[in-house]
This record gives sequence, C-alpha cells and structure tokens, in this order.
Amino acid sequence: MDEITILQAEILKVLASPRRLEILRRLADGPVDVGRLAAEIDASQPNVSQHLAVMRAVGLVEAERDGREIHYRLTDPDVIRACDLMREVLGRRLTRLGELAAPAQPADSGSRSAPRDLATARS
Amino acid sequence: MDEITILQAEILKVLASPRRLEILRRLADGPVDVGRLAAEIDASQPNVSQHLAVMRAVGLVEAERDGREIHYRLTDPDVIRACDLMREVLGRRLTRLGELAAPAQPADSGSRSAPRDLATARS
DNA sequence: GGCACTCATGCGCACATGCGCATATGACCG
DNA sequence: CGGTCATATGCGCATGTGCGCATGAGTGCC
Repeated sequence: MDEITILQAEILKVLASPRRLEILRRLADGPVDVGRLAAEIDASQPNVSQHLAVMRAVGLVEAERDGREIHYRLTDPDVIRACDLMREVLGRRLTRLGELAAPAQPADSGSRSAPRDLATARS
Repeated sequence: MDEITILQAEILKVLASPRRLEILRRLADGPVDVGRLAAEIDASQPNVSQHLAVMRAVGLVEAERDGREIHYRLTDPDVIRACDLMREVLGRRLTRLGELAAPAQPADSGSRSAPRDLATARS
C-alpha cells in the first residue's frame, strides 16, 4: 500500500465533513479568528475549535496569535484548490440532474460553464 | 449550509479510505471484475464487494455484468482527477518534507505522524 | 491581583463504519 | 436439476467520530 495513499486518505477523512468544508471555504477568503468563524457558520465555539484543531493536526490550516484572538488561515491553498475542483465537478453534476428532473429554471448558485459537456464521461 | 457542500462531504467520506483509493486508482487503469480486483489489492472478496457497493451508492463507480463476472468502472473520471491532483500535491509535500527533514537517510517509519512539521515546512 | 474575554480541552454519549465470517443470490455448465 | 464459480448481503463486534457540555488555559485591562 502506497505511503501517499495513506496520507491522502487521512487528509480526505479530515475534509469529509460539511462543517469543515464550510470552514475551509471561509478561510479561503482570508484569515479569521475563531469567534467570528463560529458566528459566521452558526456553530458553537468549542465545536469550531475542535474542527480547527483537527485540521491543524494534519497541516491543513495554521494558527497565529494576535492579542487574545487567534487567527487561522489556510496552510496550502493547493489542497483546497483540488477540493474546489471537485466541488465544481459535483456542482455541474447536480445542475445536470436538476435540469433532467425539472427542465424549468434551476436557481443554482453561480455557475460557470454550460453543462453542455456532460458527456465528458469516457476518456 | 450549501447543498453542494453536503454532497461533497459525502463523496469525500467515501473517498477517505486507503483501500477505496487503491481500488479507484486501479479502476483508473480500466474496468476490472471483483475477484481480480480483490486479488490485486490483496483483500478479501466480500471486503472489496462492500467497498464497491459503497462507491456505487454515491455514483463513483458503475457496475456491468459480463457472464458471471461483474465489471466495475469509474463513473466520472473528473472526480478522480481532482483526487489525483490532491495526490500529486501531497506527494510534492512529502518529497519536500523528506528533503528538508533529512538530507541523510532517516528511518521514515513514522514520518507521516509529524503534521506540525508539515505545516511549518510550508515555504 | 482580580476580572473579562477568547480559545482549547476533557468527558460522556449516541451514532456510524470497517472488518471477518458465514451465507444467500445469480449465472453458467454438464 | 445439481454443482460450481462469482458476487452480494446480513450479522456481530470492536473502533472511531461528532456533538454538547462544563471547565481549563492564556491574554489583556482596570
């Protein structure tokens, strides 16, 4: 079993949480302190703190003290970029499904390319 | 909470397993039947079957019957591509760590368990 | 020093997940 | 049909994870 595969699974495990994804997406917009973060995503402070600790343990985020507040930021935007790429793919998938199910007017969030190239299937 | 985020977390949860990653990487090289797959990754047949069932449930893989065998293949290479991208990033990270931490030849037995360094090692 | 604020940590519980094992289902062959 | 191969499924156990809650730890202010 590949070493990288193990590491990758660990990272993915940490990423596999809606709350943590939400936190990461927020951090992608710049550093923020714990309290503010908790308020923005409507979660308790200990909860957010725990999630941040987990992500910090695997090097996804970094912490820096500023007065009494502690600012968290992304360690490596590349990993999150891969994450965002996946998000876009899934977004297109959802859009496609929505259109198929209801050919009306899908009120999806911002989208970029037309779902025309859905046949990206087999290489 | 975003709808896509939930879906993404579900997918990530399914991906967050070394065994499943191994299976997916194998499937990236083309369709294969369960028995062969189990043999190649040195796992029991029921085990592989369960993993495949899970991945099939979230649409990561597709199954097609061919005689008594059942061939599995990737549904959407795009998701796996995002996965591979992450893998590459992590690979580079590991390489960098190895170079920085030990220009000599360390017993890298528990090297993965140094997340702090990993975070710090960011340039 | 004492207090208020910000964040981290320990605890207990409910819940999900992975695994091995035995076994059921389904397909081919004689 | 009955047997055999290929795969899927149910079960039970051990383990891990998230959450709320209360509390500890570090910092700044008066």
